[in-house]
Amino acid sequence: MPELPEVEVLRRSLDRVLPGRRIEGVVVRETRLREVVDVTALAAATVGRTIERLERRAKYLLIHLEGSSTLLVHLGMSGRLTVVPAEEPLEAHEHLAFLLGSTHRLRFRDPRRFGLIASWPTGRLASEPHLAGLGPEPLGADFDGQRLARAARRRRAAIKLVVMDPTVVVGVGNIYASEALHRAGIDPRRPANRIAAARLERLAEAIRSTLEAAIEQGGTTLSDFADGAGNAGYFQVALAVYDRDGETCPRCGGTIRRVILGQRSTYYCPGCQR
DNA sequence: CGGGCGGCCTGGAGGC
DNA sequence: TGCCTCCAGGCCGCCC
Repeated sequence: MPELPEVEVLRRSLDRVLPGRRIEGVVVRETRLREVVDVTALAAATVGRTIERLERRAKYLLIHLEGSSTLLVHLGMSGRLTVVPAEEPLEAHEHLAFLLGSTHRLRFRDPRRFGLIASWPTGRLASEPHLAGLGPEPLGADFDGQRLARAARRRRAAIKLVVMDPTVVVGVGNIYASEALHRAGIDPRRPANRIAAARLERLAEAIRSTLEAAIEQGGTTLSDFADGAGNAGYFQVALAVYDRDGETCPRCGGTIRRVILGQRSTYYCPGCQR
């Protein structure tokens, strides 16, 4: 489900309701997520603490708590994090919930269990195993065409795989990689080291503008993405190529094709992507 | 180090 | 109606 725009939309929605709330308890019904949840450590880091603010790093949601403790949440492919009334019945695959006072709970639901829940001292997040080694934020100041060009120069893999490599730039998953390459007019299969600097400049800009547009539209809901209040996104109607095999390219009128790169479906228009 | 691949899970869609 | 296969937005670890 979630790439950078969806996690950012989730962050913004939860940031309107969570700060100031106190975590009164944590209920864990299934510990086997992407990693086994350390219930003791999680409870020690969260219970009795007030939520201060929410941050996003790559596709990780960082919930900062008072007392220098941070909760890390990753949605994997099918994760959902929502605030629901306390009396709301348990959902299937609701593996974990944080009790917010006596009136609400923060529900984590994840059928495929590729998600992740962990905690880490706030001051030492730079050394948190999942966050250390991540590349620049695509919407931040330290990502641009030059940075992308430096990474592309020593890679002969397809440009789409390079753009999806989180050590190069974070947050770009399978949907937005296809969309950004279409926006930039670059064939996703093209070896990264055979693309001119000016075109990589254009690609960096396309990544940025695609992600920003998606955030503005509330993210992409293909099947199940929702923000913290359960609202779906709208960017799916603006997707130019993703999941549109055989349809007409909105820019040149060509026919969109689907190919496999790195075992992932990849969509592009042979008419206007070279 | 780069690059290719399999695996982790469940559910939904489509074919027969 | 079932049963089967394929596919899915992420990420990691293994191998060469």
